[in-house]
Amino acid sequence: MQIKLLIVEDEKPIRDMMKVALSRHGFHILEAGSGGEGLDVVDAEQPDLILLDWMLPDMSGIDVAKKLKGHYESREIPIIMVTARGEEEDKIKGLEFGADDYITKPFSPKELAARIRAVLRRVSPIKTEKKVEISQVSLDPGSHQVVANGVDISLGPTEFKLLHYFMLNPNRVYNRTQLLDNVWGANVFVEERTVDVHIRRLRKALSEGGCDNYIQTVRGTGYRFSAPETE
Amino acid sequence: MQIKLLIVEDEKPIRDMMKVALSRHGFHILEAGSGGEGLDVVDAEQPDLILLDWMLPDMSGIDVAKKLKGHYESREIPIIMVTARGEEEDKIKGLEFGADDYITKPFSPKELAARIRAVLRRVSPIKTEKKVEISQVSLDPGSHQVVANGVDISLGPTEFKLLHYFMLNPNRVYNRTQLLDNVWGANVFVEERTVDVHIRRLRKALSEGGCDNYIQTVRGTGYRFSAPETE
DNA sequence: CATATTTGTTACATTAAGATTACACCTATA
DNA sequence: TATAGGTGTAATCTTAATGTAACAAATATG
Repeated sequence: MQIKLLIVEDEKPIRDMMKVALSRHGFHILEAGSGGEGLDVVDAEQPDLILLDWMLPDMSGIDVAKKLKGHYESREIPIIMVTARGEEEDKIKGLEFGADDYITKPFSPKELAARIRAVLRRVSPIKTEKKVEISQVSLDPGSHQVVANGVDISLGPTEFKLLHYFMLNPNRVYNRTQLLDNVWGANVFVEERTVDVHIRRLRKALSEGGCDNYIQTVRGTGYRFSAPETE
Repeated sequence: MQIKLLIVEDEKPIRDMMKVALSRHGFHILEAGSGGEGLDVVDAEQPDLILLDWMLPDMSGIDVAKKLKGHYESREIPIIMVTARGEEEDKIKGLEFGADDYITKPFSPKELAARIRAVLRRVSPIKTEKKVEISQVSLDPGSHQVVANGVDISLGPTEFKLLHYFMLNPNRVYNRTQLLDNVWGANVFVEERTVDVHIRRLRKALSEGGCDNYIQTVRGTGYRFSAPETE
C-alpha cells in the first residue's frame, strides 16, 4: 500500500516542489493550502504522515497540530513541522505540541524523504503491528491471525487487509473507490464490483465464528465495519 | 454533468483508440492534433482534464503544459502526460512543469480511465464531513448514522441527504423546487409532490426516536427544519 | 357553510443497487 | 508440470429505494 503524505503549506511553489520531490520517492501526495483545509483532508483521507508548515494564513501550525492530536481519529498520525530558518525557537514549541520531527527550510528533497522515512519507521511498526480488537473480533497483524468468538478464521491476503483497514477505522463508511485506494493501493486498476465480492468473502469467513453483522452495507454509499447492536 | 476530456495527440490512430476507450467509460471527448490546436480547444471548450502527448509536431508537451499553467483560465485544469517508453526522464520534467500524472504508452484503457478518475478525485474539492447536531437529532456523515434521542434511525439515501441538507440550514424554509435542486441535484426531473413523500418518510423515521416536530410545514411555501418549541 | 387548494398518507410498479455464484486466470510451490 | 489457493470479472438473482398516482385530510377562501 502506498504511503499517503499530506502537505499543508500555503505557498504553492514550495508545495509543488515538495510534491514532485516526494512523488519521485514513491509517496502518494495530498495537498492543503491552509490549516482548515488540512484538517478537512485529514478527516477525509487519513494520511500516514503530515508535513505541516509553521506559518499558515488562517491558523498557526501549532493550532493545527493541537487540533489533530486532540481528536481520536487523527492523534496517531505523525507530524513533521516545516519551519523557516530563524524560527528556531518554534521548533521546540512544535515538538512540545506533538510534532514528531521538524525540518528547516531550505532543505534538500533527500533530507526530507529521509526524515519522513525515519519518522514512519519509528511510528508505524507500533501502529501496524498492534493487535486490534472490536467486540468479538480480534485481528493480530503480527501472527496474521483473526479470531471471531474464539474461532480461528482463515482469510486470504486481500480479505485480511480489508478487515484490518476496517478495524483500524471502525464506524466509518467507505465507498468502493476509497476501499480500492486504501486497501488495494492507489495504482491498481480493478472494477469497483470486485469490492463486493471481497466483502462477501470476508462476511462469509467472519460468520464462521458467528460474527454476522459486523460489516454493514450503507446503500448508495458503501460499507462500514462496526460492532452490531447488542440487544 | 458529463466530464470533458481533451486528447492532444498527433497520431490519429492512437487518438481514435483513446477516444473509443474513454467514451465507453462515459467521458465526453475533445480532440486536438497539435499543441497549438490543443490550446485553442482549451480556450474554446474548457475541458475538465487534458491528456497531453509528450511529442507533438509543433511544440513539445512541456511547452503546452507551461502555456496552460501560465494562463489564469487554464491553470487549474489537470494534465496527464502521455509518454512513450524510454522517455522516463521526461516524466519527471513533466511533473515539474505542472502535470498531475503521467502514463506510459502502451497502456490499457482501464488504467487510463482509472488514472483520470484518480486525478479528478484528487483535484476536486474535498467536502467537509462534519457531524451535525441539532437538539435531540444528530447526523454523522462519516459513519452515515443518524441518532434521535439516543435511538439509531435508519434512512434511505434520499432521506439522509434531505435531513443533512435541512440540518446544515436549520430554521430556514425551502420550497419544493429548492429542495429538489439542492438535495436531488439540478437537472433532475421529478414531480414536486415527490418531496412530500420523502418528507413523510423522514418524519416517520425521526418519530421512531420520538422526534416529532422537527420538520415543519409552512403552508403555501414549503418545509423547514428546526428544533421544536420546548414546552 | 360550501368549495377550492394545499398537504398528508398509502399502495404499488419500476428501477437501481447490492449479493451471490460460477468461472477463468494467475502465481507460487511442491 | 501439476495442483491449489487466491483474485478479478461477468452474469444472474434478490432486495431496497424511488417516484407516481390516488385518495384522505386539513386549511384557506368566498
